[in-house]
Amino acid sequence: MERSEVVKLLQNHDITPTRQRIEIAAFLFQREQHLSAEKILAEVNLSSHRVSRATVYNTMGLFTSKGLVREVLIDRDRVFYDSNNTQHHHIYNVDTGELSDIENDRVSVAGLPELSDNVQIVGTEVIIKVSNL
Amino acid sequence: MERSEVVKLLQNHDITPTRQRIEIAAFLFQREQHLSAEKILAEVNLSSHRVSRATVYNTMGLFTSKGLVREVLIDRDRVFYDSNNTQHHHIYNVDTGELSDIENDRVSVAGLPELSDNVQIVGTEVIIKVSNL
DNA sequence: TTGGGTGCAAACTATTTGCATTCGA
DNA sequence: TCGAATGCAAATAGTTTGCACCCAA
Repeated sequence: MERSEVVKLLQNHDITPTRQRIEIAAFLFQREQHLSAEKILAEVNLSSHRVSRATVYNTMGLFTSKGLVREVLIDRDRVFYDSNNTQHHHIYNVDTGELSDIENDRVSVAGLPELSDNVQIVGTEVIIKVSNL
Repeated sequence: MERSEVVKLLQNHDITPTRQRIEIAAFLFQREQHLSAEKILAEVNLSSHRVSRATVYNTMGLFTSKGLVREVLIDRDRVFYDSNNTQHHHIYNVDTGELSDIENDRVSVAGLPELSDNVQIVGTEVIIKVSNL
């Protein structure tokens, strides 16, 4: 994704495209991946200009609330951000910590109970935990 | 659940029944609930003898590894321990933080991809996130 | 008795926050 | 210009750890 596309992506999501946000987004959307804030901080600062820790945290919080990325809460120790913003689920290897995607259209969840009148579903997450034999 | 049953439960799970572990287990299995370590620490110490913070954390880690309770990673800030040890799933209200169970036999997950030969499924977790209207 | 269990406090680490500075529009 | 964004460092909070003491078997 080139820079102008990244800028457009941010604007479409109602996010002011600052230098730091563009750099972080460009890195995230190189490919679909699962990254921690610290990893993002380290990788982004390898190339390009410097981005501070606080800005990475602020930015990832913003991206999440704007629907650009999804938080994946699987690891006790840190939040992972998923740059695959299509609907999908996860397979988590508890031995290796490896996290991979399952395309959504392969999986169906049936039999959910009726919800209370005053709530709506905002997301359905399926996590398959696997371990090595 | 009375004390002798708790002791039996621990022994069945290959856990040495110490005073602290018995107290923590007795509290957890009063009823099915979702509790943080700090909550467990506070509640257990309301009644009965004193249990230290480190022991609560150690004990919950042990109970988890022995399959007595399940960790629920939904809240960014803390781990919840689920004392419902039947297979089931969760509904999480992102507005209130309320976490409730869905009986497993109501829900079916279909269409999972083939796994690599060298892994096995150790758990399937479905989380329905809801928000207030 | 004796190795595992416990308690305390200090250490650790991901994340958040206060505030002064800088930047985008 | 000027409010929003950033950077830095300090603060926060859940969890882990080191180590001396204690207890279950």
